Amino acid sequence: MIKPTEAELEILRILWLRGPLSVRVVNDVINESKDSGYTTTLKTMQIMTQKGLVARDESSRTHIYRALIGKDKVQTVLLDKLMDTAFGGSASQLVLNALGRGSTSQKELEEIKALIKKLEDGNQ
Amino acid sequence: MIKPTEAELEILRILWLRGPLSVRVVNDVINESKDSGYTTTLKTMQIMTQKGLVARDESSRTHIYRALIGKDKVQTVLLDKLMDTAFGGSASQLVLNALGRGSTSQKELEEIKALIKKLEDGNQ
DNA sequence: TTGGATGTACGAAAATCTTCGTATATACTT
DNA sequence: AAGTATATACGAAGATTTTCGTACATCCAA
Repeated sequence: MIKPTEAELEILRILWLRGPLSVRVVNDVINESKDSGYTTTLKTMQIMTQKGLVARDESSRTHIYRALIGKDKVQTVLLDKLMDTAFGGSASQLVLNALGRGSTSQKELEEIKALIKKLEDGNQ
Repeated sequence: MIKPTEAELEILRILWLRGPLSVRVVNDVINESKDSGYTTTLKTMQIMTQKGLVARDESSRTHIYRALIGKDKVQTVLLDKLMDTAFGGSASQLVLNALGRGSTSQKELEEIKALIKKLEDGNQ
């Protein structure tokens, strides 16, 4: 599994959220938060096509790109890596740090508790 | 806060685990898992000194390096970044993914439950 | 006291990632 | 049909990170 770079991840996030898009639209979305030249985004998306992170429909002049790699998969890969490199492989250490900042709502805490319960039931 | 690079993080991890060390020892530890030239590690640690990630005791010929930045701080910075870039800022999504792989022991789950309880009590 | 082992300093090559300029093709508008 | 806008292709410059070669200093053992 190829780990996307920062610039690639930003583009994947846009495609995950909005579905298949042209370079123009992706670049417009990026420009809502920072300056970025059109050909910069184009080039990155061409590289992503080579790497197999996205595929494109070339049937019309304006190519339409779609993510080939799922959000869940990328999240898992990146989280695995961070867990290994910064948390000594310990999921619980990572979770404790993530929750420890107190920005998690009660509803979210309930979701997490439900998952834990499910895991515990499965362990028996 | 400076975000350490991959190579820098690997060195920080070794220093966090073992305490202040010489370049030689750090490089030996690195070489337990992968090949890496001595001067490569030396150069990285010199750069880390410039960046303020580590400090060194130069009183003897063999310099002894110690981490200047804490493990908790780096974990928080990296986790924040990953949460923003890959999880849309949602701690719970990140936590659900981390726990969802089922590699968390009962003891660790208990720790997490205890923290959640503490958070919930604080919310009232 | 001399040669080998071990240490630091440091420039620069190598690798990777990001950004951009330019060429060229196609579509739209008037 | 001409000119403008918009599209892709692609090489290469820039920026950052990693790796390494080489020079030189110091320590230690024979």
